[in-house]
Amino acid sequence: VNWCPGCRTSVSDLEVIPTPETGTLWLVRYHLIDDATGEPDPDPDRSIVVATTRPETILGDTAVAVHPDDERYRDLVGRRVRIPFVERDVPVIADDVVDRAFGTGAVKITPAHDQDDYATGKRHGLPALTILADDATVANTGTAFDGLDRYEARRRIVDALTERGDLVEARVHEMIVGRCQRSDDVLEPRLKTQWFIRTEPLAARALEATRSGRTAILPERFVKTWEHWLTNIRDWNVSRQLWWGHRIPAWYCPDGHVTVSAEEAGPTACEVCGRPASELQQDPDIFDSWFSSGLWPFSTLGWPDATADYARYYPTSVMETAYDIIFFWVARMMMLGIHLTDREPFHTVYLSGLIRDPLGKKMSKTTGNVVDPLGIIDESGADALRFALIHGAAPGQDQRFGLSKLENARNFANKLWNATRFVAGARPSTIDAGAERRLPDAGHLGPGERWILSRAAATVSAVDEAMAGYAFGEVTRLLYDAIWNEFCDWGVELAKVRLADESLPAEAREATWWALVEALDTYLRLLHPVMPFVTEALWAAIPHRASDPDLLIVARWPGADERDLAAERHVATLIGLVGDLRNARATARLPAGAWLETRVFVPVEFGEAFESLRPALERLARARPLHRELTPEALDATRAAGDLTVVAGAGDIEATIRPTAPDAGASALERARLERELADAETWLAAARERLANEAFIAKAPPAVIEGARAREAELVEQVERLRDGLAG
RNA sequence: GGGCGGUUAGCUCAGUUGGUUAGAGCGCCUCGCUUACACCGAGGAUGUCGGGGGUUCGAGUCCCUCACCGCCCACCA
Repeated sequence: VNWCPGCRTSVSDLEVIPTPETGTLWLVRYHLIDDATGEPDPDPDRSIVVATTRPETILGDTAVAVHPDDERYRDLVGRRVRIPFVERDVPVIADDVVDRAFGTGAVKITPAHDQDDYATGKRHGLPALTILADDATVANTGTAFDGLDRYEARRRIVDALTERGDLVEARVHEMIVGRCQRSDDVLEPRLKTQWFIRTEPLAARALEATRSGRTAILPERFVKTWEHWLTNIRDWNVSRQLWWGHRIPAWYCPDGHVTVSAEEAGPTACEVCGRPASELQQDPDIFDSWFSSGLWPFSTLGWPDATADYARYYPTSVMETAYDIIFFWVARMMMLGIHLTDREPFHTVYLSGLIRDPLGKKMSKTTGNVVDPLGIIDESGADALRFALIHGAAPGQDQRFGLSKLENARNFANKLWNATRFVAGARPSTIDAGAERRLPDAGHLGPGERWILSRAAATVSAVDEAMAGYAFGEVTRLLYDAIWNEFCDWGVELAKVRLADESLPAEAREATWWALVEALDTYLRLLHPVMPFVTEALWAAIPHRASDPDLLIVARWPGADERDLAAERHVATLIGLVGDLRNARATARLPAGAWLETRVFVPVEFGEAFESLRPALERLARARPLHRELTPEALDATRAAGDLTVVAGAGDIEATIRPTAPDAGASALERARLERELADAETWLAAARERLANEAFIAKAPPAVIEGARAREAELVEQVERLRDGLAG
């Protein structure tokens, strides 16, 4: 077993951290025994030189091994050498584990203190002599080194060998030493009587589960890691000499028989010799805590009792954890789960990456670069923390934890809070405060409301798809964009104007409000898994249906309703127009707050949406008075020198803005903007045409792609034409 | 010695099966206290997608190769 002298317990192979270190390789001469005298031959040439990095283990040597094909040592195999200090004669054996190229090609064999040597010893029937105590002091050697710490003993042994003239060389040596994951102590291989789990049969079933597809591992690349580990698995030492944990349920009788019992009180008698319980003693050791953790999926549900929770929730569904404990935990849950319940504990293993510090270093308690989640939660909220960790992270990919992500998430929560506050406060006076939730009256909805409802429905579908694909970063991105850039920036802004419009019938204002409530309700439901606290609180502030439960956490997941695609397209285009008008004004450095006379031509198909949204468009673009022309030519006719020209909606909308006090600087800036836009459009148009002129493209690309390219070309033609008109005017 | 990941805007990162002009947050520049929000609003700038080669009508995306950074596994005394 791997023994940690600091923790005074054994640890599993997984808890051994291979650590590079610059050490020393000592070459030590062992003298051959003269067959005639039975004493070591003092002639340095009648000897064999072994290499070791741990001279103290000389005291436990029980053989020297060479490679069977090694010409240098062929004659020495079968002879004996004397081990210094303990003055023990041991054989020279031949074994092909020996690497002829390493050191001198001769290896000292210490079966009790080296894994390889233990195996070699087994093959050759060598005794295994324990020469280290639990605290890593030398023991039981009968030499003056007994009682010394391993490193002190090492120094003295090197000195003594030098004195005897048997230290041939000391080389600087780059090597790997195993350290304890918990205490960082250098581990010592030792012989101990311990409980091991025979892992091969368990691993075979775990592998079968993933190979058959009954359990999927995501991202898929980790399957390779999984396969490699489970196919090369070694038996698992589960005994720990610690106090806190599941005690090993094995009892020993004075005759050394073992009785394993599932009874908490222990067995009533030794199952071999029948000695009574009073004479039995339970194993003082406990199980590896990862063994206990491996039982988690079912032990938490009451197993081995047939509880209702177990029946309902086992097998579980998705196991989410970071990839660094795929062996420690995931593999153990799978192996133990399948073995003990005959079912895979989960159908999907979703592996996330690790959270690193802002410099990209792995967070670790000893390095001290960990963040305290409780501190973060106090400052920014649990929801912000959750959102920040999920937003924009790819599965299995490490991420740095930075303040800016957290602040962004907190700001998002704040935005949502304020938007809900607005909606709750904007309730028309004709609706009672405690009114039960109603669907908006479709007959009284304006295009803006139809648009936001349509967008909410589209978001439901997109979120569903992302969830199904375990693309959680995509889920948060979709919701962030929908809530901030669509609902808040446009849905609420358009609705504000309508809600305040006294010229509209009360039914229209009510429908507008119910539409906002409907969309907001949808977003809160979708966002709840990511930001459970703030969504729960906000949901309580908006009207519910009679069929709704009291809490959002148990409310129904929204369904993707039918979408009004015409409203979606028309409103999106008009939103684009507002953006273009703002852009033109900003570029010409016109005062942002000024109301400017604006003329616009929109094709007939946009007419209804345009007229209905006119008050909102006026306000959002600071365009007043806002004239609508019925043809592009009419627009040209009213265009005065110094008017700004705006081409929007893929070229089919055109507008002019008349500055209150036109000046040469402004029109020059505006002209430069238009020229840049024209140059860009011409470049894209040329590229689009080149593409369509390519016969191979027409012949081989799918029809939908070709059609898209043609539509694109037509749009660009229109846009270029309008921009040229604008510049000419 | 095996295996895997990364290299995309100043920084931190998305980019699902190859398909219109490659995106976000932060930062930066210019405006704005418009009755939900200054933890805000409007507008803007910034990328030969690590290098090279190949496949394809078309490559950030597929293949080969090189470079650098990082991780995991591994019984060399």
